[in-house]
Amino acid sequence: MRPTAKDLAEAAGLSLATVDRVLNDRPNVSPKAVRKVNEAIERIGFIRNPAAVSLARNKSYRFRFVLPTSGDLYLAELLHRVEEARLNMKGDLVDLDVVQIAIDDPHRVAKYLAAIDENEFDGIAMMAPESPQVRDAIGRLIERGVKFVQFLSGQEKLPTADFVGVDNYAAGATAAKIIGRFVGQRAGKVLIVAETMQSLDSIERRLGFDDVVNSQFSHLQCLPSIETHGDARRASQILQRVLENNQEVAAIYVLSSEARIPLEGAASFTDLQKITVVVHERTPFSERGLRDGNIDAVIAQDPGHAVRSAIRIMRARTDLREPHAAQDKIRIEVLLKENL
Amino acid sequence: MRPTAKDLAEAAGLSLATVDRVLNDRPNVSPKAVRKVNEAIERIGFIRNPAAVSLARNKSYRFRFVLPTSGDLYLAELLHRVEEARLNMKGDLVDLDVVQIAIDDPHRVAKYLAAIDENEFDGIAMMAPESPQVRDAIGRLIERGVKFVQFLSGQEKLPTADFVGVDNYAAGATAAKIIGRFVGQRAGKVLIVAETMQSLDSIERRLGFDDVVNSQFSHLQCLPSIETHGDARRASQILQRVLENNQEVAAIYVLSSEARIPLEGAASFTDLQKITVVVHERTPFSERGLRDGNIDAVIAQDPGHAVRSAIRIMRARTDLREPHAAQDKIRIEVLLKENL
DNA sequence: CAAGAATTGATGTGCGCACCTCAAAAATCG
DNA sequence: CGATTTTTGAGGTGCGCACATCAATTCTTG
Repeated sequence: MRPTAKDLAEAAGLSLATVDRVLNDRPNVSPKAVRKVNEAIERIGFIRNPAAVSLARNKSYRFRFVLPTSGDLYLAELLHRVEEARLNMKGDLVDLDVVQIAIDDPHRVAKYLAAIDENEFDGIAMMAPESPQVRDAIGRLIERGVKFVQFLSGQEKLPTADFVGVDNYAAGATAAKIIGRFVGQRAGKVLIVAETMQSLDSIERRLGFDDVVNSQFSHLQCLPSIETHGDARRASQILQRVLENNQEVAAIYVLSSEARIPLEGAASFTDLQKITVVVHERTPFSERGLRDGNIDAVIAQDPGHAVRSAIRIMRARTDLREPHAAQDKIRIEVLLKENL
Repeated sequence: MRPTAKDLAEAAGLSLATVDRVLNDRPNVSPKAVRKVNEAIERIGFIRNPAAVSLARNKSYRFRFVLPTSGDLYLAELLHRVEEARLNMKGDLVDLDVVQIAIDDPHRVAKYLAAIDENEFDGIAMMAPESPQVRDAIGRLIERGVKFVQFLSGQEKLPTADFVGVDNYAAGATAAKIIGRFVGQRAGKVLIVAETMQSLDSIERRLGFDDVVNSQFSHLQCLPSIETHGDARRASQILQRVLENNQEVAAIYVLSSEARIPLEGAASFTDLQKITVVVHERTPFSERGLRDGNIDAVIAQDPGHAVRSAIRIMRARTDLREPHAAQDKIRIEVLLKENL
């Protein structure tokens, strides 16, 4: 039989009450008692029964995901995964919650964070926009005891908050490697499209992309980034101009999560099948593109995994445990038609 | 507050005892009572508190992983992951266990399975070799109530057992796509090396590989599979012969999990940097190969994920629940130097 | 050394459920 | 109809722990 707290008390030569004090960091315990208990824990291999702990505490975890209001297919996918997780975790005393706010307005975001009641939530996972205001607001939220996860995006990493998501520099580098190897020896230009280059994510991806192209595929020439700002008409116009001025486009790299608008635009003026196309994130659109041959590769981070990982991290932090680094790292996936 | 079983009883207009009978499938319950309880469950949104269930049942899950004795780096990785999981799950009432047996002897494997005491284990996860004997032994084990997971390998899928691992046909196809696109337009031969072609895994990968090469990259010519049988000297000799007879080898595909022996052999007779090399599974060797440029891509399935997935499935089955398909599917990962 | 402070012990309660027993009520049957 | 059989109810116990209370013991410190 597994040793219980009672066994532990006996092994430590102390009473159950003192053992309880040590186990739960209660006040009025002598250092000597702490030592004795810890030693006994090691000796008899005591592990708290998490089921009993959970039952006795009888409190549930309250977490909130804060996502943007604007977005397209990937956002829909994310919302879907959060909802899925919500239902799955309902039984495990995890109460999930999603709100969507205009994430590109740092002022409003900061205000939103300031208004969060620390007694209402144990943890917040958020796609945080880049801004000193927001960073400070996050800092204050953390000081009020709310666990914070930077979700998929945002900020030069805060040392006090956890981050869930991929290394965007590496993601960009991976895209570049694929484009370079797929295009082959022949020279050509690479068209790079983003929703916006304002975000740190885009900048990092572009950086990783350029570094690999310059060092390994210098026969390719990267064109300046095109920004769509989520506007289909505008995107289409710009793309037309650029594609007409550059006949030798050998590849297109869409570095934002939403590839539909730029690619549907580009498809009107060029044959995507003939050029190498790499985009980010798995969505119904990018999946179809892979199957059709319009997209050659997708660089993805599994949104379901990301959501679960964020939850695990918030739960661990709430319990004052360390998260399991390995399991919670998000991989940069490379999707081809063959391994969908 | 979350509704408890007591609330449920009240809502159903029955006693706690009857509700308990329904919830736990005990005998002597009228169909009417079952209906009333289920209706009430829907109505008030009752969810059993898993912590309380676990505490009250107070039984732990006993699972065993059965792995091969022979292997190299990937096997070591697997063992490491199982051990890691063992420590991590210890707290969650999961008792793990690993044994290694000579997996290529179907007779011994069948005998081993027959000797397993169904009172000693709730679930077995095994890399099962291909054989009618073994298949029957698995079937009998399942009939005795032991949950069985086909782990990473083996058997035309049994309908009564779960499978954890990748689709090997797709994995082979993915390798072919990468090799085809990386090699480019120029014609050449593809050297294919396996530990053995006896296993279903190897056959399926080869099949997927050939299909993609034939349909999309017909300028490439696949050479007959070379089998190493884990013997370095022998592998080296065969490789030397084949490489001397075929100057135009443009790519090498190692389709077994262990790439070290064949690649170290091939490296003596050819410059791996100049040809496209694709192997399976992430190991210290294949990682180094990627960094050095000796390997261009690794097709991998995350062993840690596989282990956790197998455990989740066995646990769900033991509780008579359905596993969460999405989370437990193992992805075919494509690793490049850039996304390690 | 006495008074106060810090530490420890003994004991009880409750978390939500599984599992058991015994009696009561209801349905079935000859 | 009475005699079974089936179904329900009432109640208790325990799982391992958190948390609270109050008394008893030890340690400080002036």
